[in-house]
Amino acid sequence: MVEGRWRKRWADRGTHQTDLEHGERPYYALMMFPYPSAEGLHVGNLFAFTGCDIYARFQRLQGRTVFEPLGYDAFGIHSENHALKVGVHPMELIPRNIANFRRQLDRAGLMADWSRSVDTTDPAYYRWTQWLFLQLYKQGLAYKKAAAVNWCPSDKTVLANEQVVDGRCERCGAMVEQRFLEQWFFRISDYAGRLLGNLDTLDWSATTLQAQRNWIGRSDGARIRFRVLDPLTDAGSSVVAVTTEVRTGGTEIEVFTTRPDTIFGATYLVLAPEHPLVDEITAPMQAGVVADYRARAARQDLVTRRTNREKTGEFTGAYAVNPATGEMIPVWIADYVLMEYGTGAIMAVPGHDERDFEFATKFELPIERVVAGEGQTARTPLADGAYPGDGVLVNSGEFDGLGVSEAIPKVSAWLAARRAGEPVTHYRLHDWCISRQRYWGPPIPIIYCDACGTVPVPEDQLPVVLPNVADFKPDDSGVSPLARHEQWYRVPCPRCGKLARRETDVSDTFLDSAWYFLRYPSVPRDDVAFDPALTRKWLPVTTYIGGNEHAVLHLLYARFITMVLHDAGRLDFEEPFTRFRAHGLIIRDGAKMSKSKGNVVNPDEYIDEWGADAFRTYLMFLGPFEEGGDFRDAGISGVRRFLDRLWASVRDCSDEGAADDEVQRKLHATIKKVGGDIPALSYNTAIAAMMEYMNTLRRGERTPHRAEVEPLVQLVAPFAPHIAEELWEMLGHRTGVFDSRWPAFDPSLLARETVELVVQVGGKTRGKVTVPTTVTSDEALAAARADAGIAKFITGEPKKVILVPGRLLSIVV
RNA sequence: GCGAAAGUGGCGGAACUGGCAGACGCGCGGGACUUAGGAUCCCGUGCCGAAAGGCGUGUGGGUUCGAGUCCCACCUUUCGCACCA
Repeated sequence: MVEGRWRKRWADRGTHQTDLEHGERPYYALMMFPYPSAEGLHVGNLFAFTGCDIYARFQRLQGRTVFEPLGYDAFGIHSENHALKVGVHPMELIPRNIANFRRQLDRAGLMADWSRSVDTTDPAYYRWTQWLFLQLYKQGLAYKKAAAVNWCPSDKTVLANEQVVDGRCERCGAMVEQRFLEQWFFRISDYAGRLLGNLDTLDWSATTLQAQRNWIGRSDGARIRFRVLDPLTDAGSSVVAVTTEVRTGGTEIEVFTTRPDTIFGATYLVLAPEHPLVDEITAPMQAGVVADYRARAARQDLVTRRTNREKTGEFTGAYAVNPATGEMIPVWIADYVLMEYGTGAIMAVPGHDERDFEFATKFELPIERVVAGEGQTARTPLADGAYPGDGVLVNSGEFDGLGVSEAIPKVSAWLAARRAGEPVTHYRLHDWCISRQRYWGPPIPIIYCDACGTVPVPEDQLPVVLPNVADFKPDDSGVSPLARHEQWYRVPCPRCGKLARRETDVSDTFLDSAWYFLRYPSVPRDDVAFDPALTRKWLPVTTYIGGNEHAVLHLLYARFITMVLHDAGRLDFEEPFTRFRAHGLIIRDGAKMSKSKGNVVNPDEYIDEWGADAFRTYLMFLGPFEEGGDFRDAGISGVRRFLDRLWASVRDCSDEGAADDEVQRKLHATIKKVGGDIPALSYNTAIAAMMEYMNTLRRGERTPHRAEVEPLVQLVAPFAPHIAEELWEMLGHRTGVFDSRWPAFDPSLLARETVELVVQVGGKTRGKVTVPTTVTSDEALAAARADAGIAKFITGEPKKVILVPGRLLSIVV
């Protein structure tokens, strides 16, 4: 009853609508917006939102103007598949889901400003998503190329890597194929260095930073060129060049390695099957097997290829020259070398790389030792595996005896001087493929004209509206379902006016979510994506809270888009999220929640039974916010009891006389504790501290004084906002509790004259003594001796006495 | 394989820079109030022991007056990435 009343008042009074233009000390509290699934709000969502909301409400109590927006990430394959399954069009389904989400979110007592919400499927939103694409296109950061995708021949659709299980489609079980399709990419790899470097400046969860670093995957090493032998001019010799200068000209194979120091042990080269030089170098007698191998590799799906560890390959019949030893070494192709990384070719050093060792063993290629670890020499055999560890160089000419880390730059420099290579840094990060051969997404705003080529849709013609078509099922054409709707894709070329054709692919959902935080403050505006003045005032986001499942892709894409807009002069910052905290996962009775286990928590039921305040507070109490916790029904009662006791304390409190000194001391300690715990997201201990205070307050069924309970209502307010408002009003306040100021704690109240010291004798706790705060160790020792229970353990004169002021006295006997 | 985090009562979890291990809550035991209690309130609750006392933070060592916390070596679990040269 109380919760319903306050929700209505908040709505009527516009309590949660932020005055973005005039508000002082802006605080932008952002939470990752949800995908509005048909199942409704998940407790995991609510856990995250509540955590963010508490932080935001706390900031409001600190006097800041807080903006807490929330929206819906409603495009994407997930919605589309669900729509196909239940046979309802997404344009019908999504508004329904959103309405249900909104109903559930409203009950949760969030401080969300619904006047500035976003829905990524609204043309008023995706118009600007398309605009964003055009900005990247204009800056040369969007380009088209053929790329491999997983293709399910039975479902006739492109699959994400996660949808491929054991080489088969996870839904129908058909063998997945690799197909090459023309797709749009963003040049995020150009930004790899900055995306990595800036991480050092961000106040983010350590795990998230680590995940980003791993994903970007910087490797420092060298590019090295190997000249391919010409069968005519180089015929008949096994050692072709001596080490003064490397012959140039002719075909060269370029490899990337992080271990240039091991070049003397490079006994063969391997190219990825797709490597463009394969045809050119393959000897006629090997052409058949090489072509077969390449065809087989091409048919393999991407996931199998990445996980299949059985080494396969073929000899091309070609040889190249090792620029360090001058020896001729064979060139192979094998699918354990990936075209997407480095140069798509490697120098194999089987002595010091496990994969190369495995391959060399299988195909009987030479294995040389060029690094000797501890207890090893140049002649220690490499019988049972590669030695990838540290050591000194051996069998490496003039570099013998150098340590590995010392040798790396020296060998690189030596190779560079001989024009055989140069130091280089590679990143694992690939360009971002944003094309989706699907229906449920924003159409990519490009038009193909026979006369003018690729033409971007003029900005004043945005949005390119996604048509409402009944037939949106993917087919096996390899293009989006939109390609079947001629009346939609046939348009005049914006440049020459001749009949042209729209791009029929839609963009990745991650693009929708890569900029939504820029949109929120500017929401009603339909003339710009984001208002410059509001953006300057409110961004970057002060605190962003979300799940670590987005630690890599979403956060990286959002950072990239922000950098691009910064470089285009549209933003004055290049990092969107100053502070990011990843929340934990909620499990249920020790197990992950899942529909099949039937242990999914439906927030509605719990809110019905216990109230939103108790539910919120319980979610925050069950474990550290950044770690998550185990949801158990039994636990809610304790939190509910606490709120009931708070209610009773306010109802029964008296104005007569004065507050109790001891209770007052505890109150101020609690104010300090809670005020420190909330910014640290240590919500569980903040709640524990308030409960502890409640125990003090009510001990022995005493009647609390008004001054003892009033500040507690404020401390509880971020967690249980409805009841706090009600109690605040019961205490006689005419304005809301969130317009009050967080209580200040008085340090002088925490100072004490006497203190209890723990006394240890010989390292064991033997008792306690109460002494003045200013006690010296001699005085404390005397006090300990005066205590019979302690004194009996002090045999003879102590060797040493250690006093830790305010805490303990350690007597060494 | 690489990277990261974590192992504490019957359970969820506390413990700042080394300083009373087990806060707070659940559960359990006892009591009060009650026709009743699965409501409410109070008290108790790591293990062994009658007590004195002893033992206790995954395992084994170490540093220290003192270790859940620091160091070394293991074991286990969870998460991320994964043939990335």
